[in-house]
Amino acid sequence: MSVDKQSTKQRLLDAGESFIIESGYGNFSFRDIAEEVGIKSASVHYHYPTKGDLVAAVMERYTEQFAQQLPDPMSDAKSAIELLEGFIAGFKGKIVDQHNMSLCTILTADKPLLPERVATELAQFYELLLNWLTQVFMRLNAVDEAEGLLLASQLLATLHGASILVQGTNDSDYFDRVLAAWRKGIV
Amino acid sequence: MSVDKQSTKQRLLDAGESFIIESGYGNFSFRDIAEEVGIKSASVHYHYPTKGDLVAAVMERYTEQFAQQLPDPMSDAKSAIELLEGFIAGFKGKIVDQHNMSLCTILTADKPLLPERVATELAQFYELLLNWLTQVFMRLNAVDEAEGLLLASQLLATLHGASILVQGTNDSDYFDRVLAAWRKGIV
DNA sequence: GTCTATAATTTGATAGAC
DNA sequence: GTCTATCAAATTATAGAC
Repeated sequence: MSVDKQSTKQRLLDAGESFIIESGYGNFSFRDIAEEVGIKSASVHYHYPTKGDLVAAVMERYTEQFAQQLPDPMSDAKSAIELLEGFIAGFKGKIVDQHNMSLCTILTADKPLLPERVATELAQFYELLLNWLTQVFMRLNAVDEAEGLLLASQLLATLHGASILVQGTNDSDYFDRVLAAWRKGIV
Repeated sequence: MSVDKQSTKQRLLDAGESFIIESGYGNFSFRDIAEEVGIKSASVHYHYPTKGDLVAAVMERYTEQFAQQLPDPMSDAKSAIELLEGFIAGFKGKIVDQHNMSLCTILTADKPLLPERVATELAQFYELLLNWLTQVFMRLNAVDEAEGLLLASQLLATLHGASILVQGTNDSDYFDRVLAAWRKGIV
């Protein structure tokens, strides 16, 4: 009934996610996190003993939230093309509107620094996205799974690559340019 | 006549480039660089007073070398399609064979940390690649510059995105999957 | 759960001898 | 050009009081 006050753990994960997106895995400290949340760094260690524990929890929550928010690819009221455009729009929101890169893009670039279990969670996140997109493409084009995976891989690469072009050139127009060219290929 | 011994500066740039690719901008130290080259960190500061100076020099050399190695897009003995496949093969060599991400992908992910002048050099590097690819696509498809830029943007995004999928999933097969789907669109 | 205090290490950078 | 020596600051992490 009452609006729950966010737990300290939730706020630590929020802060951690923001800092990773802005600075990568290796470029923020427990003090940065603590300051953002309004406690001391020793208290952060109480909730997440090591930095690896914190980032693993961030990635875990991110995957769960993403999975929950994806519609069923086969039985949704939306058409396959609407599902794809929804996925693309969600990505564009982060990249262009929020001027961010996605959490998984940043963590992938930092992969050699990641604790093993975070790298594993990252790979599982990509599998989740690719499975979902594969099913949507199978439905869209009535193709088999191998062909659906090709198309899924290309779209996911296109989106991640678009975010790199936007960030690297500092010109957000590249997002629509990249997707316009992609759309000509699939229509 | 004799083989020149590599200057200390050259070797510092080599080490810097390797460390950036492996660890990003913020996750290696002057001591790491010094150890790799076999001198002390104070001596690194003699050549490059600050870390920004070092990374700017790495990026500058990278852009120069890349520019020098690109064939003339219009008057080369190779066909447009051969030029594209050469470009793709060069990228694949880094990503798949050397199990690396490209220097510019990593620096783009770290962009909020970069000194202003490094971010500027990074943007110029992307412009260089996009200009070259645009000319090749104009030649390939006899399209105007705007259309050539669309195709150039898509290929560059596809390649960068493919490198992220390969690194993130730890499965290098994704490189060929992504490019197979891309080729179906342009042939 | 949060704090103060602190240990042990690493960082970017400088001064000055050779 | 390279070294030794050093600094001030920041880092991850822990111990123990409240």
